[in-house]
Amino acid sequence: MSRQVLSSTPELDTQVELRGWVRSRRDSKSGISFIALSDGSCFDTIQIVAQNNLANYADILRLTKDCSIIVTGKVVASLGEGQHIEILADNIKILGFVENPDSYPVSPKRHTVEYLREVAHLRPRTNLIAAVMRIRNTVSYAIHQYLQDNGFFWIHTPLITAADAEGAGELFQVTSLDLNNLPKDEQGKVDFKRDFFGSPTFLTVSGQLNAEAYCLGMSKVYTFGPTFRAENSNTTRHLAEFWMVEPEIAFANLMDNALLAKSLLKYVFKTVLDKNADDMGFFAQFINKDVVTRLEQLVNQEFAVLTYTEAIDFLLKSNKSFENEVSWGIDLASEHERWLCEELMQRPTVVTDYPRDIKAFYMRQNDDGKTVAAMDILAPGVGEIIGGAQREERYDVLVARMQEMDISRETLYWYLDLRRFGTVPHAGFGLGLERLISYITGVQNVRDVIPFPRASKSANF
RNA sequence: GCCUCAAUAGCUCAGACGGUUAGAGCGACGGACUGUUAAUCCGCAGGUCGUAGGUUCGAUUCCUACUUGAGGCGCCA
Repeated sequence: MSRQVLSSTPELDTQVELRGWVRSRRDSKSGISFIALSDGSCFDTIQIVAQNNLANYADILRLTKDCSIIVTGKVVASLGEGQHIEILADNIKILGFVENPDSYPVSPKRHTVEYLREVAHLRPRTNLIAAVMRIRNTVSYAIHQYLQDNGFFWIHTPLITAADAEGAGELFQVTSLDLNNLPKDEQGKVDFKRDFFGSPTFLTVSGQLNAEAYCLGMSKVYTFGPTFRAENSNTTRHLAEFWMVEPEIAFANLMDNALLAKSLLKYVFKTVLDKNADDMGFFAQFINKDVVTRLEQLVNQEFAVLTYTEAIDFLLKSNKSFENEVSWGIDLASEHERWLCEELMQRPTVVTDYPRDIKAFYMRQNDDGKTVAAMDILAPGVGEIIGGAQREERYDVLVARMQEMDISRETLYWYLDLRRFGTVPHAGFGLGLERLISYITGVQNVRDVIPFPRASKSANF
């Protein structure tokens, strides 16, 4: 609508109909009002010129921000400075006034993101949130496009699972039992045989294990959907419900995996720059002046790549005093990750080959006996946006590792089967959609880049 | 889960060593002016000072608890 009108430079004198919400109204006593109209389809508003010969001009003078209207009129060259065309209205139908403009929650002024979270149902009418969501749409579409163009199949892995996939993170339990009247077995414990699925079930924390099954049959697959973690994380980069992309490639090692991750990110960055230049310009003006230039650089520049062991060396030689002491074997703390990508490398940084003792059971053990073929990609200002690994494809090694880490081989028998029947080297990663969007837009809290955030103590709307 | 900070007008904040009428900006509303565009200028309205207790002659101000929000850490995407 307004995007079509604004981007296509339509013929002058074309008759158009536009529907949307009033962003602002300015009147001239000479009997003319200017309405900035938005339908959310693009950043720019379109200017409607309403003259006092309109039958309902008295009502038009009462229009305030976010009143909804349908305008019919003619595309004309603008006499003013800010735009090349405008719409000379010959009819403005008012669909809905705003009842109480003095206390309307998203009045035409700057609001904090914290406040906008409290009115999450109305924040799509702000420049900030609408721009974020247009970019979220572009990013999601670009991810699908890149993977589809490169031979990946989108696999819809289940959201309800019986197994705690990675042993990582608290799970949300799914049940249809009456919590006030739980059935008990002979030992007095809850009898999950009488639950809907006949066993305890949970919301998934990752589609990876299921994706591996399809990878080892269809070669290149990915999952893209919501995942859930019941961790009481109170930070700017955690959500209880978030979206994750998890590609999984067969006949591949860690370097193939890293290459895919980097190419995918570059494609997404380039697509956003091409498609959402106006939205990005807004973020550069109001959120972080570097967001556009850093994306442009990244499209052409290589990411930094270093091993965990090299990273530790850099940290030890940095002469910086960290709160958490650095030594080989520690899990990198946020401050370490931040220093590596923000100060040392000053760009997204791939860290590979972490100590085996701090990583998940399914990661492939390296020949040194100390490390696994894992990789994280760290983004300045956001931290880890990608975590991935080459998977352990050797049955015996995997079984031994599960034993060591006390992971149930009974519930994951099917995952082990994949190593018994035609196993192949394979690798994959998880990309946090919200963290990626946060990095692209400069919007610091992931709660502001998802339409309705779910976090601990917060599931409104 | 741990630590720190905050809560005063629709929003963002200031303020009172505890004492008559709690201030500003933005927004809203009214007016002036103008092919305007974060318009400009003038004016007006708008407050149970988060909730519950406590101390006190008196609490929005001090204390305690609670609630909510934010940031940092941990976990991770």
